[in-house]
Amino acid sequence: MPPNLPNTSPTTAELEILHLLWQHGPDTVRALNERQNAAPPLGREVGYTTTLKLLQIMTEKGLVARDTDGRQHIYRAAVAEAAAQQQLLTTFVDATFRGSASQLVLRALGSGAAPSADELAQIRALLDELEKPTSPAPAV
Amino acid sequence: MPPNLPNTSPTTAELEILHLLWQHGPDTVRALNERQNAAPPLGREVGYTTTLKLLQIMTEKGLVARDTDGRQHIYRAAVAEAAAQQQLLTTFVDATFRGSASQLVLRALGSGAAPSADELAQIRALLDELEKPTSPAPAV
DNA sequence: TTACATCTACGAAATGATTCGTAGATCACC
DNA sequence: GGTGATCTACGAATCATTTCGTAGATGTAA
Repeated sequence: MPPNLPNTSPTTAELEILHLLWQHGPDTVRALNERQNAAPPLGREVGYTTTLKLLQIMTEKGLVARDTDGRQHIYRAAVAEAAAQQQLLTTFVDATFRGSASQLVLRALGSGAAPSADELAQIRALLDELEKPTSPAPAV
Repeated sequence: MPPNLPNTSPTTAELEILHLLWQHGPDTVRALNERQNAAPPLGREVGYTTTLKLLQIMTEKGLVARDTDGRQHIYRAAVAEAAAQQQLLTTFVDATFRGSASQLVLRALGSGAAPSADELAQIRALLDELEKPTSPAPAV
């Protein structure tokens, strides 16, 4: 076994950019940086080269890929949103809930933002699927 | 507004110790360190002073408290498990699921370890509560 | 009492994440 | 052609996390 694979999971700052790519599709560094500053989760202001550097790091990690358009690069997500979330979730559940996904679900539903009726229906539908042992779980 | 409150959330390494305290109650540094090494999540070995240092840091953060028994200290958790998990969960949902707890729930149920029948029943019961808007959500 | 084990405190190294400054290339426009 | 704006690349400062070494105090046992 190779001693230590470098970690390729997105960090918090990287996730912020990935969300923009997942939502709006491929974009330039400039546009991504402006989008970060336009709707800051909490009053932050991010320098242009900060966004650029993160995109370069994510390229090395394989989280994003880029095409060259003249002088500038067009970045796009190279990992699916669901897959990235899944991996982060597993790590988080292990560390915080000792691996118990159902404990996490109870905690998530039990307080904070109440899910809408629509969302509750989705969750119930998924529970129904889970209780039919022969049918495969549907993609979410 | 004070410029920057120091972050008091437990880190991953701190959580590992907190779980031991939550599960088995107050204990000495030595016992905690041995417990860490006895059932390592993944083959790691942690030095005694590492465990000690973390407990000292957690004491400053208010995550644990200690009583003195002769020469040694007896540490105990100073935060409730549910409260700590809740706070970590909120941060995680914000970063990874853009604040959508229901998306997290769907992802958590949709793959990985399938919850047991018991756990599914618990989740259903909680969903029932959530759809009765007048009744308060029960503690989990 | 001397030697040894064990305890806490603390400094600091190693690593990873985040941020930005600066350099050098290239483009647009006068 | 020259000037200024904009682009990428890259080094480096800063901060948090994790880990451990060492020092000094205190207990134990011969």
